[in-house]
Amino acid sequence: MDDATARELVVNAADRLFYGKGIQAVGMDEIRSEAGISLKRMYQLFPSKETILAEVLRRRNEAWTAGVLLAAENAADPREKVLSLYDFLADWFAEDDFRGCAFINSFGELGATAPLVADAARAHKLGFQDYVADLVRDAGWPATLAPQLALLAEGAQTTAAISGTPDAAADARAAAATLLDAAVARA
Amino acid sequence: MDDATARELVVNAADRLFYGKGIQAVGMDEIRSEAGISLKRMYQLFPSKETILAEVLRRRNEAWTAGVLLAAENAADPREKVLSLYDFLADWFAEDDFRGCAFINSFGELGATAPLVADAARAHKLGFQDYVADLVRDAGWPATLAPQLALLAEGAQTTAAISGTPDAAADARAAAATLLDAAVARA
DNA sequence: AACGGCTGAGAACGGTCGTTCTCAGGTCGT
DNA sequence: ACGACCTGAGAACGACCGTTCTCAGCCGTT
Repeated sequence: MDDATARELVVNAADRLFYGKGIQAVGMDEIRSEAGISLKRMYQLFPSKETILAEVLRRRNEAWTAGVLLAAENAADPREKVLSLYDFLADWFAEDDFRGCAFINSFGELGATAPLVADAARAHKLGFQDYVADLVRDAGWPATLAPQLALLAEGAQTTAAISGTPDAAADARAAAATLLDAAVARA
Repeated sequence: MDDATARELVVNAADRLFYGKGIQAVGMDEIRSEAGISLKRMYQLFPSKETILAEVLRRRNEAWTAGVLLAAENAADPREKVLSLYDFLADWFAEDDFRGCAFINSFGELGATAPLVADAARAHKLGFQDYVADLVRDAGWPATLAPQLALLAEGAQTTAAISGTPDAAADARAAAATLLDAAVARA
């Protein structure tokens, strides 16, 4: 097996385990056995647990961005494009292994002690805010709308995670539609 | 020193440490030295770390509820009462040791493995949602408004924590005002 | 004054974690 | 065929954690 696919195995296993049980609750041995490779090989590919975590977070951010863009792809107009975001959330919340936003979770667990985690979470959320801001600007709506739409998405993620139900996505979508209509009417 | 004040010392120390560095990052010895009592005494008062955590979360929920009610006390009308919530958040976010909602953080850290934490977070968030729902109902507004207002507050908490700035409170307040006005106008 | 019980301080225990080391067995070039 | 290298499997290491135990000193009662 070449290094690239072995890395893939490790990162996939770590992502599944970290997301499902928390980072500190998962030992290197558990990642090793889930990935099906030897401990030595794993330490050759990744010099530390933190390195694996960094790669997991990098890929989570990538997947999130791709998912958001894909959901917006078939939107007919800017309004639909914004609202597609909450439909994307609804689909995500309905997955049976959904356990909230990995960045929010890991920030709560390690944000205070691991700068890597804090920075990754900050960058991830900033990227999302920028995406929404671009959408709003391209549509010609007032810029103040963007952070408000982002807040709804953030709130929906934590609410869905803690409550265990996907309802928050629909609430966020309805609120976003109201905010959007109000902003357009006012303009 | 009597048991009640000793318990107070322990819970205060644990709350400060858990909130500031995460739960698993804090050892019993650190709580002991911060509280200034002996390990033996601490285990007499609380049979386990989890017991201390349960009391910390109970008091956090109490303080949150009291703060929200206090902020709403001087509101002239239902509209102001709802908006006072986001002013309360703004004050909280501006505290220099603000590190997000303790329930969201601990849920991210231990929600998957410690049912106590998951249940406490769920109960806390449910209590808040009920409070908002009562406010909305008492004012005669459509019930669908309540979860939307709650989402904004949740989103503001995680956004403020991760970004490190208190701006989210103002954004949430503005969005809440818009949602509220739209709901009233539609009624 | 003597004594049983409680205290604080911290050593000790059993377990787990991230990381490194050992070593027997296989592989590849020659 | 052979020896140098690499591999996987897991033991070993040092550190730390939550919890319990030890023990010398202090207390109030008699």
